[in-house]
Amino acid sequence: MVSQNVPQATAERLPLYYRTLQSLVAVGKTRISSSEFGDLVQIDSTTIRKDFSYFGALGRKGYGYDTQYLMDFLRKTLYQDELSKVVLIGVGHLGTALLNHNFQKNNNTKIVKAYDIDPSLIGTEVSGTEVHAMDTLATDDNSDITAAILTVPAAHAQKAAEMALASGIHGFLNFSPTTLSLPATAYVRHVDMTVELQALIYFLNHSMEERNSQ
Amino acid sequence: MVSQNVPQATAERLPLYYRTLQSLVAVGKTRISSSEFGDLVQIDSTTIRKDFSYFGALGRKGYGYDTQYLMDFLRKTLYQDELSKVVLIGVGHLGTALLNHNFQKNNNTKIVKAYDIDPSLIGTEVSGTEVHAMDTLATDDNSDITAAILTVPAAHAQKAAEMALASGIHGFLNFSPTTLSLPATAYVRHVDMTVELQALIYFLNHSMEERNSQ
DNA sequence: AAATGATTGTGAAATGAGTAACAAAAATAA
DNA sequence: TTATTTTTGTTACTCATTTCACAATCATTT
Repeated sequence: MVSQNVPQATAERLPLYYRTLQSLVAVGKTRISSSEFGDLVQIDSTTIRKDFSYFGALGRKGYGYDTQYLMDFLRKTLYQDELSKVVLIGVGHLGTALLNHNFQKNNNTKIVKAYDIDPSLIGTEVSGTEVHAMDTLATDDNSDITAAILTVPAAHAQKAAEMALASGIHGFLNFSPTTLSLPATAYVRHVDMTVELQALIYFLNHSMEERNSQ
Repeated sequence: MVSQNVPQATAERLPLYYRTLQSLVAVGKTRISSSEFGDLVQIDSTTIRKDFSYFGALGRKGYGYDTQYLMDFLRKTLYQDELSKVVLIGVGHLGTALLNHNFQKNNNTKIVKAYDIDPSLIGTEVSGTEVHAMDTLATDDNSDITAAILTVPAAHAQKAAEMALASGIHGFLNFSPTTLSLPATAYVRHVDMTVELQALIYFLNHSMEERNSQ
């Protein structure tokens, strides 16, 4: 097995690589060099070669990388070809947007159900996803669920996360502007759009010269 | 003037500090030590002291930090006490969610108008924000606008960004799963929820031991 | 088949970020 | 007032990440 000495920074770039390769394959591009790929994703070509090198020799010298092969390899690495099931908690505007966005298109990831407290939503389908009652969350068996997407108001985020954890979910993608405090068995990623916007404005105000995001 | 030798990593944490301080002030807490603050935001206290130290001596030894003073200082640093005007491009589900979320509550940031192509939306208000026709974007004078939030489908993101740039906007918060290629005068931050979720799942699959996100 | 050019993979160097340790200073207690 | 405790600001260190530089290798051209 590969893994485990792959740096965090590299691991975080893999999804971007994967998504970009999908586009390349889709438009019929069969090979690409690290520098061309780097221009595309706006990451230095050396960084790209080094990232790939953690998984062995994926390219061919003097040729570049086979897009299809590399894409397949990354898919296996990222998802081990299994479908990852995800639940969404909080079918508000943001939650609905995510249900529509619908992850399963490109990835091996699917939102299999949603939870909400609103009685008028419970039992209905939103973008093809069934909405369950929040009450049932803590007692449901969600041990086959990889992660929960939290799109509830800040005030309810902590409680919702605890209920999800009780149901057997250990991964969280938290969109609420709150810090969750959960036991070490949980793994949380925080996406705060307010923070993102503020950071953007800070960089603009302090006119970071040639700095490139992401 | 301060700035310019503030590390990127520090700058990215400032909005989080600011938001947390707002909560503290709101509940009447007048002073806080770096370690208590660190527990709150889940960042090492040394990192916090070091972050603040880039802006001079903001605390008092043996006492800690004055929450109100620190909050005011950060507000000035982040926004220089000016209201930052922002536009939103693409009033779909995600765009609507952001309009509702409404940034102006806590920050000196306001979405002043939105753009969309849908004739049934143009001229209406969504969550109190007027929707303008996409056609008018490129020719509008938006030189007083700090940033554009891009929530259009991937296929339209590049064109929309170019039009916004033409109207005088230089900062972009891009929610579309596409890499924008814009001149160096533009500054782009990319928020890709697909990537975030994929990264989360990767870390879960490769069970990163005690790692903490954010 | 040989020569040329392209491009990878990688060790070494440089940069950047996070952590530990502690002196200096202020607050608080005696 | 004096002693003790708290807590900052900062220097030095460690660890992680990025960039550089280039040999090795393969593709392509002649």
